[in-house]
Formats: sequence, structure tokens, C-alpha cells
Amino acid sequence: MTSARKDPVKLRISDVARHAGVSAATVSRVMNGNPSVDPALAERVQAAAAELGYSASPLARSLALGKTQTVAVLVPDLGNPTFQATLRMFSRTAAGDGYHVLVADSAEVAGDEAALALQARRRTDGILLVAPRMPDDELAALLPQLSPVVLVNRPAGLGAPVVAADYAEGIRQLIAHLRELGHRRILYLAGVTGSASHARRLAAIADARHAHPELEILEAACGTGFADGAAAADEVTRSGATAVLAYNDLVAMGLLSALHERGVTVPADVSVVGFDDIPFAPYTTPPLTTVAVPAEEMGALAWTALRRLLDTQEEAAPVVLAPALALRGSTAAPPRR
Amino acid sequence: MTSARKDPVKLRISDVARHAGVSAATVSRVMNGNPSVDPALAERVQAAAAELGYSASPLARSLALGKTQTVAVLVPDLGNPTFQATLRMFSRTAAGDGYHVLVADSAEVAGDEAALALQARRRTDGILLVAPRMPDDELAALLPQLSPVVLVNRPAGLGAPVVAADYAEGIRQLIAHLRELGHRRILYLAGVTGSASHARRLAAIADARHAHPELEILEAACGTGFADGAAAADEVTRSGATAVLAYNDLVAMGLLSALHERGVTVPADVSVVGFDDIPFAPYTTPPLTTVAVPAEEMGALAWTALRRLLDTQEEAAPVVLAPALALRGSTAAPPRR
DNA sequence: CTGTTAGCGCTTTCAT
DNA sequence: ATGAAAGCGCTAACAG
Repeated sequence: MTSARKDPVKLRISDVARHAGVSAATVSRVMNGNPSVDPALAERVQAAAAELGYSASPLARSLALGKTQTVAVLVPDLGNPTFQATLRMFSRTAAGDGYHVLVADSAEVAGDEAALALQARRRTDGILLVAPRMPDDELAALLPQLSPVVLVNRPAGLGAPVVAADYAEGIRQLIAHLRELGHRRILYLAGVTGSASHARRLAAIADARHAHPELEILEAACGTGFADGAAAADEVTRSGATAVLAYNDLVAMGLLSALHERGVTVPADVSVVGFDDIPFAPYTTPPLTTVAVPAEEMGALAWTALRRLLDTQEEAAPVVLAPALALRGSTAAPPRR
Repeated sequence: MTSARKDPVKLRISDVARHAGVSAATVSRVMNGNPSVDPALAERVQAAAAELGYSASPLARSLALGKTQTVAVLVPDLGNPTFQATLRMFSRTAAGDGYHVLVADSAEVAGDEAALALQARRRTDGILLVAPRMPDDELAALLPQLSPVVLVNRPAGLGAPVVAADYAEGIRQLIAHLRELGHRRILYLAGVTGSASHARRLAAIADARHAHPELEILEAACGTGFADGAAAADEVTRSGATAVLAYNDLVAMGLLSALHERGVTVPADVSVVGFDDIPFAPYTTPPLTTVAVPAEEMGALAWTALRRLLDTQEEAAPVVLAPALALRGSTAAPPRR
């Protein structure tokens, strides 16, 4: 508009070399803190670089070094608070170690995951798969091609370090809580039915049925977001269940809202529990009883595991974090018939 | 563990060339769909590539082509729902165009933004600055070095395309709403006082004071998250204000919660309004009256603007989106003295 | 210690 | 239509 501002010319290492009267190799050494350079010369090079405002092209360095100082993260949905928390801490801790983060969002389409992961991985040094939706066998087959890779919320033994929350334990706690309250007919709103955590929840549910034959635990398909929870409201009332186990807090919140619209009171008419304990769980009406998954800690641990792989190719032992019950206002004894 | 699985050897273009009995240049042409290759030969090369499972190194391509097919996004906090929404749509639309996204989180530290942006930008073809916290002059000075760059939620005219929400208009609507309800003493809980949106809110507040001399609008420093809102509860009660204008929904929610703990009833004792209309706003107790910022749309528009810059170096005209008042339960007439 | 010489893997003139 | 060769910008092995 006003003045034709010139783009700052891109400097090559040879420019600095010429300016300092040395070879490119020397500049490279200096820039990388290689001690085998005469201090006086090094200073001269530093000065030249500073004066010119030079810094090496990460791209060229990456090609020459065979590493990018960048790692990828694949999440099913950037809009999901749980993944966000994990991504956030992963990204911050990685940044602390000088690594950059490339994100990819599969939009909950399991079929796209492999291609996205492969693509992202090729531009980076390693990849974190957060709660991938694809089946175990497919994942196991994919892992070698992605290595170094770490997994969040998938079972260990697939061929990569794992950081996971103990979903079965979470379900156990939730069911115990509901049972103690007196609930006998409970509805589980399944989210991603193909997901690994779904499978583990189901296992925990089966255990509960075994341990407590008086419990009737129903299942209904559902999605993973607000809308899915809201859409399940009719199913809930129809089921005659006195308590519902939502796939996650988002589903629970959507359900809470739809139930309220229908004049169904929580927890007087029906109890609702979520899963994850996202930051907003305490602020719903009523505040949501749920189980807290340490998503941030998982992000940090995932970085630790990946870093380990990157540095020493040692595969960190699986980490399974126990969730903690967060008792709030959305659960109570079932209504008297 | 079980079998010493070999890493799939990394294939170079020359491997494919040899396998197909052609030169690397030809393989390159075929891989890039260059029509000047004999169809028969092309097919032979395709076959060779497919058989070997070859795909070009993005790194080497990037270096040779001078572009990475990757763009950077800098956000103040990956944990903030508004930025998430913007990032999510930006990332998805960019992915739709075959671009990858590198994220950087400045952790709300304005002083780190320039360095982070510069770093991220160097590994990518362009960058999106979401609500950067640094002052205007600093930003204006930085922009040329980041180009191509687009800005979210900063004023236009700094030297980059802008996609922004009309914060002043939002504040105006909120104040009008409160005034009509009968409030005369309102407290504004300022978030990031250096931020551009803060400045625009202040301007709108000044206008309101002018237009409605009967209004007394107080200000108090505050942060940007739950905890900050909660911490402001005492300040709120002390102020004697009958309504509070929170910096954003997070602050409003934190305040709601702290007020509740102190036995202050919203909206009977005091009205509270937020800003942004994050997905959780309808689920607070009481549901939060706020103003809806179309964060997702902004993300999509931001990509459009950046893409335009990348493709044609044309600077898209500034886009300013008007927020819409979302009337819910956290506002009512002030209590009678 | 420092410079010279090869690459890293791909694209792209420039010839043929 | 195809290949040879130069180059993207940097690092590292190899000589001095």
C-alpha cells in the first residue's frame, strides 16, 4: 500500500560464510555450538550471523540430519475437551524440549486414520495416536510403519508404548456408586462402539453383571458429543432405567439438557453419570457426577514415552492411570415406584 | 520381542528409477503427474512405485520446491474453547486443501509470541496468529517477517488480512441488555488487559457511558480462565455492582461457581454475562447469557484468507463478524434495594 | 582447527 | 519424450 516493503532476503549459510570470511562448514559448526572452532573465529562468525540476522533453514537441516524436531499428533476430534487436554500438555512438554507439533484431526472417521497418520508421520520424527478408533488388528499392522509411535488409550502389547486410563476401573466405580445408591436398572449409552475404551467398558459391565446379578444393565448405541446425548433422551425414558452411564461427559451433558426439556428431573427421576471429568463438568445443572481421567497428565507422559523412543529407542513400559470418582449432584437414589 | 521386525527400508526415488529402468527425473515427472511422459513408460513407473510402496519424501520435496504444504497456527492457549473451535475448523479446511497444520501454544505469555511465531513460520509456508496478546506496534513490526500471515481478532490495517469478531458490538449488546433490565452499576472484569479485544471492549464501554450517563461502569482486572473468574467473586460483591460483564465465558463460569458458594444467587442478586458462547454456556447453572462469537466460522475464513495469500499473494479484505446475543438465565432485573 | 567434498532426496532446466 | 546435471541449504566425513 504505502511503501513497497521488500521481503527480507533469505540468507543462506554461504552469505554468512562470505561475510565472516570463512567456509560454510565453519559457520555450520559455530551455529551448532561445535567446540572445535577457534573462539576468536567463532565470535567473528556469531557477529556476522547476528548482523545479517541469519538463522539456518530448518528444512535443509532436517534433510541433512534426517530428523525434523517435529512430532505429529493424531486426534479423533480437536473439539473434544479430553483430547484437547492431552494435546495441550503434550504440545507444551514437547515444546519445552524444543520439538514442534503437527496436528491432524480424523474427524472421528476411523477409516481415514491410517492414511492421515502415515502422512503426518512422514513429515515428522514420530507420532502420537490419541484414542485411535480403528480396530486392534489394523492398528497393530499400522504401528511398525509409524514407529516411533506411542498410543494413548489403547491396550498395551500392540507394539508401541501406551499411556492409558483404566476405563474398566472407572466403569466399575461408577456402577458401584449407582448400585449403592439403589439403582438396579442402568442404561449404558455406548459412544464409539468400535473403540478400545468401549470394549474395556463392556468388559467391566460384564464383570458387574456377574458380581451383581441383581443389576440389569442395558445398552444403547450413541455418539460421542452433545447432540448424541440429547438425541438419546427418548431412549433413556423408554428404557425405564433409573440411571444412565453416558459414554463421556459431553454425552451426559447433552442428555441432561434434553431430559430437562422433557421435564425429567435429574437426579430425582433419573441419575446420570459421565466419564472424563472435563473442566465443565462441575458447572452443569446439576453438577455432573463423573470419573476423572487425567488427560493432561497423559499428554505429558505420552511425550515422555515418545521422547524416550526418539532418544534411545527404548520402549517405555505401559502406563495405566486410575481414574477417580468425582461425586457431584447428578446422582441420587432412584425414585420410589 | 518376538520377531526382529525390520524397519521397512526407506526408498529413494533412484530405487524406483532403477526398478523401472528409467531416470530419476522421469520418476519425478510421473509422480507429479507431468503429462510429458510416454503413457506406457508412465504406467511402468507407476507399477514400480506401487510394487515398491514408494512415496516421495515430503522433506526433500519441500526443500526442492521451496514450500512445505504446511501452515502454522499460534494460539494463546490450546485449552481455551474459543481458540479450539477456530483451530479445529482452520485445521479441517486446510486439511481439505491438502495442507498440514503445525500448532504452537504461547501459554498466554505475550513475550514469547514473537519467537514462537517466527520459529513456527520458518518450518511452514504461512502462519495464522489467533488473538495474539502482544501490543499493536510490536505486532505490526513482526508481521512483515511472518508473511504470509493472517490475523484473528486483531484490528485490520496492521499489514495482514484479518478475521475478527466485532467485540465492541458484542459489548454494546450486552450493556444494552443489562440497561434495559434496569441495571445501573455494572462491573467489567477485564481479562488480558493488553489484548486488542480488551481495548475494543473498553471503547465500547466508553461509548456506553457517553450514551447513557446514568450508567456506572466499573472495571476490575481479571484473568482469562475459570480460576480468575472465581477469584473475582469478592471483588464483585465488594463493588456493589448489580451486573457483571465477564471477559469471557470461562471467567463467567468461574464467577458463577464462586458466587454460588458464597450464597450469592444469580441472577436474583447479581446478573452475570459472558462472552464467546462456548459450547458449554447453555449448561451452566443458571445457563449463561452471553454473546456468540462464531469461532468456527472464523477458523474457516482464516484459512480462506491464508490460502488466498499463499496462492495469489492477494490480501483478502478484513472480515468482521457480528456476534449475536444469546439470552439465557444468568441475567434478570437487579434486586430491589 | 578449518576448508573441501560429498551427500540428504527431490525437482527442474537444459540438452538431445 | 527422456536423461544428465545443477541446485534447494545444510551437515559431516575427510583431508590437511
